[in-house]
Amino acid sequence: MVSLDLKSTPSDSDASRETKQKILSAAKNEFAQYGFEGARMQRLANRAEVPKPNIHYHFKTKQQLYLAVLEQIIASWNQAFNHATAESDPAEALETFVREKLNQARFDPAASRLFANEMIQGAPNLKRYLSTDMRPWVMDRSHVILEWVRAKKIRPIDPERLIFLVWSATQHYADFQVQALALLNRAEFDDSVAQETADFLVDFVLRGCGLQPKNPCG
Amino acid sequence: MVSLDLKSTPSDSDASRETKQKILSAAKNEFAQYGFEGARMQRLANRAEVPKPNIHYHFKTKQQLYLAVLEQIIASWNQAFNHATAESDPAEALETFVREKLNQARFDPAASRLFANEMIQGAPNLKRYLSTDMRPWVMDRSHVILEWVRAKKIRPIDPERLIFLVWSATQHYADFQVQALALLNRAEFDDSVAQETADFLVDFVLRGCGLQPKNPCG
DNA sequence: AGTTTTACTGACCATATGGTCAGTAATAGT
DNA sequence: ACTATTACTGACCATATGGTCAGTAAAACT
Repeated sequence: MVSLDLKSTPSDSDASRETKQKILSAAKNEFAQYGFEGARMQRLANRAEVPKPNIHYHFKTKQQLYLAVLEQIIASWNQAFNHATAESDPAEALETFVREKLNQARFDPAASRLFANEMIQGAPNLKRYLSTDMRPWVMDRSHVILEWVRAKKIRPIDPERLIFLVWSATQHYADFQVQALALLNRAEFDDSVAQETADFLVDFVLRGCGLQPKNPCG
Repeated sequence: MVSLDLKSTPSDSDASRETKQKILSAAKNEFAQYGFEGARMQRLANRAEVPKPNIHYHFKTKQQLYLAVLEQIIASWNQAFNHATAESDPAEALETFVREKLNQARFDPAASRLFANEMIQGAPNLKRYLSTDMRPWVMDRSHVILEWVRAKKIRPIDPERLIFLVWSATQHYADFQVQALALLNRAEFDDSVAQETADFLVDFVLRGCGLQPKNPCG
């Protein structure tokens, strides 16, 4: 197995990094389900299948572990939503964004839920991130949308609210998966549910932006 | 002759009921912010400004208190969203629903957040409610929307997904108030933010349903 | 090989937690 | 006024909690 040296702390061995990752993954799920205060180190250790002190060997405190998880989530999101440019076709770009975001919600709901928990508590650990990282990202995306408006590619629309709407509608499927499935009367978030959801949202968003959906179908 | 009996337990005095309500209100906020496991009885007691044992006098356990809070929230929601009928004007009815829901999110965000927390944990206490109370409500609302479709008042649309979209988009403003304000670059959820949000959402939803918004204002 | 550093662990600790209990204050009933 | 019931509370308890520590196992280095 080749080591790619993705880590900032090069002192870790492969084995150590594996354990660390197991802990981070278990932590993501534990924190996502119970929030920071509700999370239990012992339960987390059980999930990770390591003795509790081993966690404290790799991460000094609960708080530090929590921050490490948050950091990892944000890093992965930062890469995922930066495709569209002012030259892109709005319909296509919006569709990509909706489907991408929905996939995130579907395949990593824990990340989304952890984020939600942090927000509900007033973002005590993310306040800085919201203004230093996320806000610029939103401004950048907003700029693209505004260019579309200026070029008359879409109707005049508040870009930040559009982003926020798509964000909320997609994220909701991760955070409220139980509710979604109960109300849609489905057993699980499988391919068909995912695709119907994506199609519906894409269609709805495009219409909201005054664009004709590709498949009028009716 | 029987006098009005609004209470389920008639044995409570006025003073007792007042204390009970103070506790319930504090509990709603505590549970909303920290979730069931993260909530602390002592912190909750401080919020309610009563000694901790007094809580246990009125509510036997943390779990029972939590359920009492949930019950109260659901009861208040059950009354709030049942206005529209098949004969209503869709545009008007949808607008009312969006604005009503947004007001709930704005003036009682704790209720919304508590609900979100419960969902994120997999709705351990609400699974029954989701199928016994909420599902029928959704079906009833869906029926109204389907009648609109049949009468060609709105374009063909999946009613459950429409409900879910409005639900998520509005609820998000309660659950993610910090994020919303950070991204919109506003200091607080005041009248102007609320109205702009409502206007945007109403407009967007109506377009999504293929209806012309009242104020094109372009 | 031996030695040093890193990775891990069972046993333990101080404190915080949900909850109890014996007793007091307040109200209601007579 | 006396009694009974309800409302409340300071002190306390068993247990769970985040975290430590002394020691062991396993690599890494020489």
